[in-house]
Amino acid sequence: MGILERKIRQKENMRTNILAVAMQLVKEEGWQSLSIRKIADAIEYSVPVIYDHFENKEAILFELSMDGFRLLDRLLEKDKRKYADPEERLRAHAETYWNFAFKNPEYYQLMYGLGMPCSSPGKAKPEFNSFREHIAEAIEGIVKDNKSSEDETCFKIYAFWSVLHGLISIVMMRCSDIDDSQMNKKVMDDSVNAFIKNL
Amino acid sequence: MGILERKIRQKENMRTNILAVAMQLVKEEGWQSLSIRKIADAIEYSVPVIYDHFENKEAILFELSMDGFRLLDRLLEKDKRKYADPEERLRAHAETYWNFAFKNPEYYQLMYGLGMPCSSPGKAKPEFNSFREHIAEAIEGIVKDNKSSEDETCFKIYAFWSVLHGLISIVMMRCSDIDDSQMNKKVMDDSVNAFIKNL
DNA sequence: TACCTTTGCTAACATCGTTAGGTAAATCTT
DNA sequence: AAGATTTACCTAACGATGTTAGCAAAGGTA
Repeated sequence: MGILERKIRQKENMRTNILAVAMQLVKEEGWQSLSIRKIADAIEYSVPVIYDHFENKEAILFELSMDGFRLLDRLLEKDKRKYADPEERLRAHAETYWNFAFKNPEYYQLMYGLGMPCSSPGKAKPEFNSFREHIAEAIEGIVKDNKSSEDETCFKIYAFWSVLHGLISIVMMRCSDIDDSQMNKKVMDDSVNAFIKNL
Repeated sequence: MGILERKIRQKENMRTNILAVAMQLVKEEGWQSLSIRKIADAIEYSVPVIYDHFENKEAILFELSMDGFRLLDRLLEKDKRKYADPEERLRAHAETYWNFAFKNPEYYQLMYGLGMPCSSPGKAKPEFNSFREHIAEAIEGIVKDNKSSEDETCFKIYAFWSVLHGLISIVMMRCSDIDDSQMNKKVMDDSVNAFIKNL
């Protein structure tokens, strides 16, 4: 009988609905004002129902951050299929990362704890922060003919990631006084160019 | 009569005491668990007294972040007096910035909104985020003989800041899998070297 | 002594995350 | 179909949060 299946389906529906509604609220009002009660209102159920599907609020944020990592990963995989040349691919990854951050600032903030009580850092990483692995692959592809040591290569990977993340953070948190997004992107392009030239 | 002076002095004392106690609590238990009531307990006054000295909690955090900026600024000024050569000075600034971040992670987190509801971003900047100006001076000193445009120089400044801030953020939020602090510092040194070579 | 300003407190409000405990409906068992 | 049981869901509370209204006492002024 399909009753059990229906129930499982309903339960899953509720779960994804909670996540969707939470994300919706976040996009409308920001992370700071997301509350369990608002989610409950939005899904038209009472508060405790949410705790049947998630252990606590942090678990919801965690799941949403995973969604963010998954989305980013999908985009990076697309780059990988599109660009065989490691240098082109690395440039594409940088562009993708940058665009992801500014098209989905809520995700980016949650994933890397920008301006909010961090939810994920130190937990979601190993399995889901695939950005490092993606750029690692590209960078290794570029330097494989050099005599660079393993350590040096590892350093380069973090250096590359750092420029991107640092610049995104500074811009996103309005620590920069450049408010022209074209300009900001040029800073990134410049840095990426300099970085690649120096590999 | 000195009564008024004494009162002003007492009022100021209370204010600085609140800030000191708040910072103390933060160092002991982290930003997340700082509350007005805990501050009130610690200064042995009732809660509303705090609101005689600060408009709200954010104002306290803001003031503390200013302390952070001031402390960092003092250290950078010391570099400036110590190193006349712009390249040496830039290296010193990088080292100072890095050390400041990891010796005072609470300040750094507050100043740049790492893993907490941001307090300052977009407000304290113009007057107090002097780091950009300090490295700007050093970088301009290095490139002044070149034919670099003003825009290019500006880009370099943000690029430099970005590597530092990005790497610090990644390490501080445990997004990196390098947990050897010597190693992390080497990544920074590498990046700084590459950056300077490319100026 | 009568008045007023300052100083500090108690007690409350609204909101938050979280949970205990109950009710009614849906399902399973016989 | 009727009774037993599990499930789905809700109301109401607990404790903690930031914040504020309103009062009492203390101290200076007239």
